[in-house]
Amino acid sequence: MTVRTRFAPSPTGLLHIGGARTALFNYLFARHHGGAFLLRIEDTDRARSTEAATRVILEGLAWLGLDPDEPPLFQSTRSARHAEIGETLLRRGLAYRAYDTPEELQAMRERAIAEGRPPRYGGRWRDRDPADAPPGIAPAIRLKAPREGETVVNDLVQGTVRVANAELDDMIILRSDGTPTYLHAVVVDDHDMGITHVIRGDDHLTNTFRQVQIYQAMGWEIPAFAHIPLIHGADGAKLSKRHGAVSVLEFREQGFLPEALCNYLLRLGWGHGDVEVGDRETAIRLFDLDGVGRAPSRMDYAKLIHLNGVWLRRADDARLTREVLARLGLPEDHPAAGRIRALMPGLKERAKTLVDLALSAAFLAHSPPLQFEPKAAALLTPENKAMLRELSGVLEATDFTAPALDAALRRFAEGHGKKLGQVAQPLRASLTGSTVSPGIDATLVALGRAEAIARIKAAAA
RNA sequence: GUCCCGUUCGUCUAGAGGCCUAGGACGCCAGCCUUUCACGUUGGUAACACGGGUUCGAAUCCCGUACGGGACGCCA
Repeated sequence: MTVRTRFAPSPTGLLHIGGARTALFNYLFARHHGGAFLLRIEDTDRARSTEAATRVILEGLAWLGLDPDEPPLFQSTRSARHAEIGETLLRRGLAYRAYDTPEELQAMRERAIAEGRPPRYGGRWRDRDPADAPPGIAPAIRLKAPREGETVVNDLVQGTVRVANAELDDMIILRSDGTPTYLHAVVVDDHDMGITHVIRGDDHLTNTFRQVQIYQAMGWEIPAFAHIPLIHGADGAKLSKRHGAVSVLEFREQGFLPEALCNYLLRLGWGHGDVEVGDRETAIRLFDLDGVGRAPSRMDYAKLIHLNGVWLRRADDARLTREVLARLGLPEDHPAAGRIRALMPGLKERAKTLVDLALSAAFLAHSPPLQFEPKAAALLTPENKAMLRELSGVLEATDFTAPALDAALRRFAEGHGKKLGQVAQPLRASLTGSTVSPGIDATLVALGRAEAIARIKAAAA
């Protein structure tokens, strides 16, 4: 059997970190087993679904490198099929028409709660003569669910979970307007798509019992289920739209690399010995459901940031140069591009995010006179300016290679009875306008002789 | 309220009855490295929710309690 998984978001909000992780786990599981990863957009709630939200999901998945193996299926295109299955169930006597109005149901629920009973539908149309049907009321179709026994879910993460059928009621599968409810549409679509493993958030676990009843009524093979625990915000509460559920695209804005976010998400709720950092290939090789924990986990930005630093340092210099130019609003052929590229090994060592990286590279694109940070300005004392003027003469005559510059600076410092830092820091200030930068020799090389000396002279004037 | 699930350092986790004096990672603290800042590196801080069992032996198995989460819609 070929494994087929799917990610099935509803385009009513945004692709947040929890959804992204669900998608990642589905993707990794499918890849690990040589199967296919599919995408289904659950847009049956036309009132709340938006095209913009669908685009955000697609874009977020693409950015994370979680492209589905087949074109996405839009659930709204399948209503005829959903209705057909509903009719089949009706014909087979496994479903029935219920003529309760939403208002009546609401009232029944409220009464049940008030009387301390669980708010379940009593099934008053279950065995009633259709001739009793009140005129003018379009019926909803309800599943005639078993009332005895229990329904069991063998969950790959949660283990065997069982519930007495008496706890469940006759769910609506087709609304009075003929459209399918979520529970019904999911089952029909998963079946038709040949989904073998349903990997989704923990919040669907109790829904699964009802879905299983539909599979059983249709005599369909039940897929394997894996309910992964939810991700909570830093305070332990469920992620929601108004509670820290930021779109993955915002992480992109904040300068995170997709590989870092995936790495972080992988480790959130999944473990494999002491493995912490791994690329996509490693993740595919190691990932399986038995490594998924059962307790919800919290989002930890500090660790994400650390991981991003790790991946930044591993990232290709040319790619990072493009990212930095884009963030600085500069064209790729900007004169500073070469300098940024040249200094990238030193720059990326010091950055945690692309935002930091762009900030630290910005000085390379400026031209003198520079803006000096207060600490940098403080280093440009009259004495240091005199020293820099003298130093610029030395640099005029030095090979612009890191080893030669390093040697020249050491010689210069020694000749003046100064420690290297006493020379390097004022020099750094004059070149960058800051007290922080990659190694001074590498910085000089990246700027090139003419630019470096122009900056020193401008700062020392 | 009813049902379902969970609980190891602050956080993410390792742990499948003796290998646990409970390991790793992030964070935090201190040292080293050093031209700044980082990186790197060395060390430190810090946890089996609680109570009962079972067993020669329990973080691991069972029961209960507490706490947390989820689900109970003609939403998805």
